[in-house]
Amino acid sequence: MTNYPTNNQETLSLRLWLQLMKCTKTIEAEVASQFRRSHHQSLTRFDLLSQLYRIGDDWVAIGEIASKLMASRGNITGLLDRMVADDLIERRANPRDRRSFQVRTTKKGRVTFKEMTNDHAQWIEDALNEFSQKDKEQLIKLLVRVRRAFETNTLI
Amino acid sequence: MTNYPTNNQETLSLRLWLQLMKCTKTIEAEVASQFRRSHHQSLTRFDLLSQLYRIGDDWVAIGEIASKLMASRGNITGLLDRMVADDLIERRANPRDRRSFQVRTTKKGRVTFKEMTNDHAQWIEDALNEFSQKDKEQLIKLLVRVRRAFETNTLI
DNA sequence: GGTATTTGTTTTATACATAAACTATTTACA
DNA sequence: TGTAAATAGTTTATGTATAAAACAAATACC
Repeated sequence: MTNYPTNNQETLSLRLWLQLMKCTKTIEAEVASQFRRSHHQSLTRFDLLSQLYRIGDDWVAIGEIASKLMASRGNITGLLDRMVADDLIERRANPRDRRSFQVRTTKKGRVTFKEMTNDHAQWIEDALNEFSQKDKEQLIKLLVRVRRAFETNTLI
Repeated sequence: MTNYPTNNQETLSLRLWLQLMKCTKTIEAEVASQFRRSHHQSLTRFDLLSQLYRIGDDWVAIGEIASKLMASRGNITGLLDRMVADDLIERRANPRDRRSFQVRTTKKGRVTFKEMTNDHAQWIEDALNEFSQKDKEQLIKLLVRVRRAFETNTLI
């Protein structure tokens, strides 16, 4: 986690970015550790299952998953291999394109995902219940703006 | 990146957390990619150099670095090995405790860090300059509150 | 129809992360 | 003082990430 020295030269923008990262990493570390403890699964695997659920548990191409998770194809290959070995994911050749493969969740994958989802939602709810609806809404609005500002700014 | 399905059951807290993560990952991916391109260094290495700078470029024990970076000791061992090989870091036995080793930045490490720091600050400044001081201050305040809420809540 | 290009995936090499087992030393204390 | 416990760091096994090269199949185009 970046913990860049706080000195007088440090701009407000930089402080904002450092706090953003610090905040996310703190929560992420907690959630990841809970997933490891309670389900022996990583946050990455949860993300992958979330994407498949979002798609509707239909067959999906590897490349589509990679772009949705903003990860490289090579990375996804290895991740899927391990999840297939754990019977969370099943895999087949694309019947229409012999270059391509497809995956979807198994029954065990769906059950695991559902359990992880419930726990996850509960942890977050418990931790953030002290915030008013207004605060949360405002924070969400600001975060979306920050992200958009960054996306448009850096993709020139 | 978690991209959990947006449906009606999704609480405001959960949406907040997902936006937080999405926002951080977007910026982080951009910064990491810039560091790779411009300096052939990772974000992790930048974090480590930041910690050493903060300490004042004095000799520091490995364990102290691990705890400051919130990383495992084993992880830091490997990271330092590679940075020593690249002449960014130097290493010596602790003269007072024969179990212990110490590291500090080399001249090359200090120069590299300074360059990375300047670029980093500039990227963030450019991306976030559209925000008013008031917005930034408010966002920082909320982020600190969220992090504290999470820390106290989950460490029970 | 045959060649060139694009597309989808895997492989390879490397970096970074954890947990758990291990070695060597220091410290606590009976 | 001698031994048990704690501490510092490394090693090992494994998971997750990237970029770049390799490969096979599909598609474009002459």
